[in-house]
Amino acid sequence: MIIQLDMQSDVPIYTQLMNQIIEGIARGDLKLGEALPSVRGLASDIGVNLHTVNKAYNLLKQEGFIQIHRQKGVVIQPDGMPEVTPEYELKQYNQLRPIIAEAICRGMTKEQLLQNIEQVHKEIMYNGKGNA
Amino acid sequence: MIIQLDMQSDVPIYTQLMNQIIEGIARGDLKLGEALPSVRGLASDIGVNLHTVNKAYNLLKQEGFIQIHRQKGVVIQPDGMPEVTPEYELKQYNQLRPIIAEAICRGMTKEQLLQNIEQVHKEIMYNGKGNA
DNA sequence: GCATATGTTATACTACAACTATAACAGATA
DNA sequence: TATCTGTTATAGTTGTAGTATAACATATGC
Repeated sequence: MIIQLDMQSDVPIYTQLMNQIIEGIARGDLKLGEALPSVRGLASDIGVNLHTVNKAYNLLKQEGFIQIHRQKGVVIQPDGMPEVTPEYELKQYNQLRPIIAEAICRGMTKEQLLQNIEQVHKEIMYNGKGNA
Repeated sequence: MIIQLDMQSDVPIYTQLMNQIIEGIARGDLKLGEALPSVRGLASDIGVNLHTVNKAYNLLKQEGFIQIHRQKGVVIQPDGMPEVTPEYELKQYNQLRPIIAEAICRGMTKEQLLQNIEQVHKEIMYNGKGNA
């Protein structure tokens, strides 16, 4: 699992970390129960501070994607991923809305949009072997 | 055109403003060439500072959604909306990617996802009369 | 011409988020 | 006992978001 960070991006490092780990799980690159690097180890690897990694880990834990054991370290949630809850659907809705609005503004057809979604979906699912 | 702001949101006010104006254009609520309130007027209406509105307007201008005339004020770009450029497609791709990855993680099927997209699309398009 | 409304620019300030830098603590393991 | 783990505390820097005033430049209406 290789982490790619863009230090010039306006997306915070801890958010990039969260996204990459979630995508890693989605593509099956990270299996359920699999261990993640320690906060110090990962921080040192990617050249950021311990607290930046810690923040990403704690947010992922809070959302149910990982477990943090006091001394064993961090593992991908072994009991399965968080469900599609109403709260999550609302979050997704609010994320999608401005994106779709801009697409409509620019004259992108619904079919083009759906095709783009399918394309991204395929890229995530079939670069690994799909989700566990 | 009613602006709804969430002061508690972690989304910056100027971003919320941009999103709402873009969505207003998408639903046809704001027509091409239509005038927008002055920076001072809108700022006073929604109870924020002049510079916050100014920032939103200038970013919208920079992306080609509006025109700003020195004295006439601000109008929705009359010559048509910005196109679907390669840069825009890349931006959209980077926006969609983490959203879709999380959906996959949570076990949402591609069909559910596409259905949600269509739902949002429909809500935007048919609450107004669709794009001009 | 003059007042007024427009966007623009400048300055300064507060508040907060992101990130870094150290240091120390607590618990489990070799 | 030494070491590795996550955790917590403190503090500092940097940048963004937002506010508060003030002034400037230009076009419009009376």
